[in-house]
Amino acid sequence: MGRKAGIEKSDIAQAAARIADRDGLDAATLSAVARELGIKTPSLYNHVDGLEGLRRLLAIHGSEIVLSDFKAAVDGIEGAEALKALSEADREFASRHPGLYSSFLPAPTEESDPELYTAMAAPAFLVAHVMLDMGIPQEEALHLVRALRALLHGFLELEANRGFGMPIDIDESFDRSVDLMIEAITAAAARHK
Amino acid sequence: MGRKAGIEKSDIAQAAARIADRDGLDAATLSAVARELGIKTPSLYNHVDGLEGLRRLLAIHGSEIVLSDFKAAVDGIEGAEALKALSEADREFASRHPGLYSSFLPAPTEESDPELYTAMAAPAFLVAHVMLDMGIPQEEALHLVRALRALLHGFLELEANRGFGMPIDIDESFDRSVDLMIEAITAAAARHK
DNA sequence: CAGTATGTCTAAACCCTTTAGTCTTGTCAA
DNA sequence: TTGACAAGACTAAAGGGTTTAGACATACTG
Repeated sequence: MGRKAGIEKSDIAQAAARIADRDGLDAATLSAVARELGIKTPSLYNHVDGLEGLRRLLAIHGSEIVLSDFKAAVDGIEGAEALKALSEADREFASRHPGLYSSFLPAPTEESDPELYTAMAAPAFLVAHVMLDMGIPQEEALHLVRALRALLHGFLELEANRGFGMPIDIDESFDRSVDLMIEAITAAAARHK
Repeated sequence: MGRKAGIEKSDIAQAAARIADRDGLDAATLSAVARELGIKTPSLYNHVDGLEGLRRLLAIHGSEIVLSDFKAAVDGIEGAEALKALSEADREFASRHPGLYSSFLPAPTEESDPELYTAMAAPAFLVAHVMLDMGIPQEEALHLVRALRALLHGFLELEANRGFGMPIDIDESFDRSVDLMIEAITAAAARHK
């Protein structure tokens, strides 16, 4: 056999994403991806640095989608409305791409993997930007970005993993939780007007 | 060889917890646990239903610790103060037992595994109880429990996985995020006085 | 004291990851 | 045109984890 299959890195990312979103991140093994692509497992090592490299590829792929979703979500709006749109876009992404969403943790540090770090930080920067535009001072904005991210991440992960036992409407819980956080952020902005 | 080792389920839970908290949940394999206990891997199947059973054991073990930590945290206090104490106890647990903390997801449903479900729901019920005692009507309390749980879970998981890139004080972010949420909960309580 | 249940073990299959080395094929320069 | 090289596939094989099956020793129980 020669080099006929012609696999590209993007083919690998897409196949892995398909598997991860369908069967869970753990199902996106090197052998499953190779099977999906019609090649043998060791051949993947010509494109990707082992299992860890595959996870990295997934995280980058996912971050790109999130960033473009976020950009579309805030297009033309700002302030509290933009934050709500970002929150909903985040939930939409997590629900459409559960496998990619799980690939975001553990996160790299800026030193351990600058490329991946940058790709993953971009959506967070976008959120921070909205808050800065609301007039919130930088340091406070960073704390508030963390609060919002934590709320969103926790909610989405609990939702995805059946962490919420009670039989009441989850959509409403999400709306209320997010609104509550956004109101607090709006109040912080007003305090600095 | 006969039956001399005399392994108990609690020995397995403790060994697995030690490994998971030290080297991560994924390191708590059947073979690592068997090694730690001085027996062979297949012998574990006499006590535990495979890898999944081991995870289940960890989650129950962790839930029991969380519940007792939570009970100690709220002892003698109530209202906003109790919520703050619970939040700090949660963070303390996650930092002391990162492996056990990760074992909580994915969560079972009440039908799929009633025993584990009950064990894991107990700490959440305790939080709900504090809110009900504050005078918040049941349905709203359930939404607010979700909001607080989401915030805490998201924060702790992001913190544990280096998800927060920015170089500002994480303790302060935690305090602010939690206070912000508790203020909203207090306001909801006041609305129903 | 005999029989049974318990709990350990060994053996073996299966799957996934990873390394090493082979071989085919496309490309590019002489 | 052709020969060398690089890319990218492959096979072979090792190593580790999970899991089942079956053997065997030890402790209880009547």
